[in-house]
Amino acid sequence: MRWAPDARGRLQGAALELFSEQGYSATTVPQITARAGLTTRTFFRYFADKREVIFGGDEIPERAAHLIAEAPEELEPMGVIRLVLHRVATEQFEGYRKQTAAVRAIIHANDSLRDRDARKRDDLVRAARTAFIERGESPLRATVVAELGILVFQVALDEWAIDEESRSMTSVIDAVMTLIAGVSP
Amino acid sequence: MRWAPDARGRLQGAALELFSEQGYSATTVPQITARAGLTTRTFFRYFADKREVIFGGDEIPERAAHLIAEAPEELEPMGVIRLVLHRVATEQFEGYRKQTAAVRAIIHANDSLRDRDARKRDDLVRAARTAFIERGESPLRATVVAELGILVFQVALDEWAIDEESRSMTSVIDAVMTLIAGVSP
DNA sequence: CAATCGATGACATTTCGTGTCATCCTATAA
DNA sequence: TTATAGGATGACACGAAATGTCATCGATTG
Repeated sequence: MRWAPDARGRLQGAALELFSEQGYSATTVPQITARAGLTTRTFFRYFADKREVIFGGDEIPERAAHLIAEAPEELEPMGVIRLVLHRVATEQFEGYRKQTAAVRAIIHANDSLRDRDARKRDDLVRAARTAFIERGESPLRATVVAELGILVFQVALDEWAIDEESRSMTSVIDAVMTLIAGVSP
Repeated sequence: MRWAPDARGRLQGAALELFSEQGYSATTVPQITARAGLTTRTFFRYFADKREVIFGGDEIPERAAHLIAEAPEELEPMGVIRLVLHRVATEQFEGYRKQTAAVRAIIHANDSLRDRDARKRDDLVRAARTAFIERGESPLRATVVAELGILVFQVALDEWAIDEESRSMTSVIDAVMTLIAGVSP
């Protein structure tokens, strides 16, 4: 069966299955690769470690940075945030609420995955910060704006994922931004 | 040399020495325990894993939650945040800028430690969120306020740690809060 | 059909982290 | 002073994570 297509995708699929069947920590890499018809060594060629298999790639930080750079120059930072988050939500998440909720549940149930998830958030902050600096913001201001933007994204994502009424993610984003504006003064 | 005092402290000291001498990932647990005069097994009795040795304990989330609960009832959420952060800064950090900067540098230089550091931040958010819910805030509002508070703390901590002019951490906190108020509308 | 090159397998190894039981130290009381 | 209970440490084994190295397979190209 060598050379069957999409090794990476098969590994991700097998891993998600096993994680929801047995839990994350009870699942070993050899189990994953056995189900995918590959070897342990091959797993670590596609993913730096066992945690990475549950997170996508680095598309989101790249996409976010690109969208920040492309946003209209005259827009205020928080306007940029709103614009970018709406687009990311629409492109990457809207329509995948159930799957997103399932993955979020696996992550929240395991400390090791919470570690990694939290760093992914920080990676996103860094990418956004760099993009805002290139828009001419001062470093500290860029840090704050980037942190605020990813705060909105993260809170809205988890809120939307567990929401039974199926609000759109964009409306949840707006709700969170309104809340921030209300408490910040 | 069995029963020499402060095994935990000796392990932390030996670990920090070795991390700054050789880097974090090049340092093995047996090396740490050899320098501390203990065994590998004992290391893992004090610390859940190799990363934990560089982070304190859980005092800060507990202290923060306690301070939030004790804050005057009539205070607005962001007023509570300011009050609590000023006290934590004064009690736990002021006067230890160099040591803090050294530890932050080790953390920022290693992905595995960045993972853990990011989750520690999330633990702090959760503790603060619970405390705000007990003050009567709605869950979503509590989430946003807690996230904002820890955002201020984290940004101010890293900014203060690398600041050569030795501003007080409380003044950095105020500066960050002012910045947020300025961009959020 | 042969040569080439990337992807995978096979194997060995190091380190992390945990379970288990024996052994040592300290404290408390007789 | 001695006995003993209980917590802390050592000793040992082991599974799983992660990585290095080299062989081997298969598709592509000419």
